[in-house]
Amino acid sequence: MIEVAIVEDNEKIRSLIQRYLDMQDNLSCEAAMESVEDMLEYLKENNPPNVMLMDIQLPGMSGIEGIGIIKEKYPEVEIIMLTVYHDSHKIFDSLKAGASGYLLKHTSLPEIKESIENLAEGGAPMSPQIARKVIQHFNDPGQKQKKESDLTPREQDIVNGLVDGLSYKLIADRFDISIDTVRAHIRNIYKKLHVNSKAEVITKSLRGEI
Amino acid sequence: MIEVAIVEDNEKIRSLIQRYLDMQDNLSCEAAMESVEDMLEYLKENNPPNVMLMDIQLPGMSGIEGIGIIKEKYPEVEIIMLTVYHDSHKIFDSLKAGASGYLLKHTSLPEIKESIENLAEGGAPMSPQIARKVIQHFNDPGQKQKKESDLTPREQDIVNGLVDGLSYKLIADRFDISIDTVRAHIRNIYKKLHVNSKAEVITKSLRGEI
DNA sequence: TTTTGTTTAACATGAATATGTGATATCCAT
DNA sequence: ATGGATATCACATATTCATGTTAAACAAAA
Repeated sequence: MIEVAIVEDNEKIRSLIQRYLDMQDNLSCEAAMESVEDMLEYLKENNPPNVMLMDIQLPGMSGIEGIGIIKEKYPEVEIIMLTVYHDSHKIFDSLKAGASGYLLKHTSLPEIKESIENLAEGGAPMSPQIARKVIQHFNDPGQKQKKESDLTPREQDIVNGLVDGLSYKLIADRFDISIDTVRAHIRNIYKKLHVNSKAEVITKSLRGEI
Repeated sequence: MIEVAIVEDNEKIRSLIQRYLDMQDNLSCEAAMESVEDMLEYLKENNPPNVMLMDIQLPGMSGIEGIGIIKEKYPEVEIIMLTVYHDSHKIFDSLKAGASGYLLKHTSLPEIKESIENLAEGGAPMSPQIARKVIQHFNDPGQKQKKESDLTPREQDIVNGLVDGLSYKLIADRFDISIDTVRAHIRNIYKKLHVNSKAEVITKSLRGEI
């Protein structure tokens, strides 16, 4: 039996979801509060649920602030955001704060049920549009990496060695070449990148400018 | 009608998926190749598909390398990875390279169909376990930031100087202190971070481990 | 009040780095 | 087949870095 709790200020939505979930035979939903503050009050007297559905726009503390506090006191609670907001900042702030899923409010009741089960099985429920934004977060910086970098594969190897904090000697050992060869490559790398120190190469590399 | 292409080296899996997708009335699947090289050859003579299913382990070029090349030549193609690998590096490398979705190979044929439709509607198909790892990527760094840095403000100044690629002399000039003071700070920084080179400090700093 | 931590500073020395000059072999493309 | 880029290696040298030792002034903590 999965215990579910709800934090949602709209009374109609809250009781609708609560009644639907509670009538499922593998779920129970006892706690349905209208604010994070009320939920914290409730949790002082009761056992924490397995899963918590959380709105963002709430009276008092916001749902995003709530995530941090709930997760700190009850780290085992899995939190799913259930909200109308689909802007990147709210999504990423929620995930960084510790949310395990993010659903948009037009999600149907059976889909919410499915998401809760999904979470219990080690998944991470997300509305498709949300998943798209999360993935775009990886795509965009990826394009910058391609633009530049005239570095040859071998030169990139050497750069990786530098980033790993290796000395010329250790880089030479890693690739089984002489230290003078390492020097030669580094000369060329410096020329291509218009720099003249290890430090600048490492910084450029880790900032994705190579 | 959504045009789908497949790159998968296992002949059985490939033709099974191709036949299933091609029999759907809203999908067509003409191209099913066993390598990225073959697919590139095919695309010279034919129009690019809307969606491409791509394995990672392939003869010749890997699927992850393939993403970059395909997306560069045909940016409008949406690529879904379909693979047995669920390790974080492969997932993130794929997404960074430009993949729009990531499914594990145990995904059923109807679910693959659903994922393709999902993608056409602006979603991002992901197996639940994959979504979980992607979300954890946001969770973990948030916790590390809390631990952070026993470095004093002055020491952090020095670290910033190193990241900017300055020599000890230039750092001394920037903060109007002697070069021996810079040395002293750096000694303490090395001790606190358990490192013994500029390179490691820069790498740690830019990776957010300070 | 004694200890601990931060910031400042000097002197010394071996190790690592930056840079110049030159060379050979391979592969790819014009 | 000739030139260009890549990858390899050598020798030389000036600069920068890493590290040890020592120590003063000051502030915060025990």
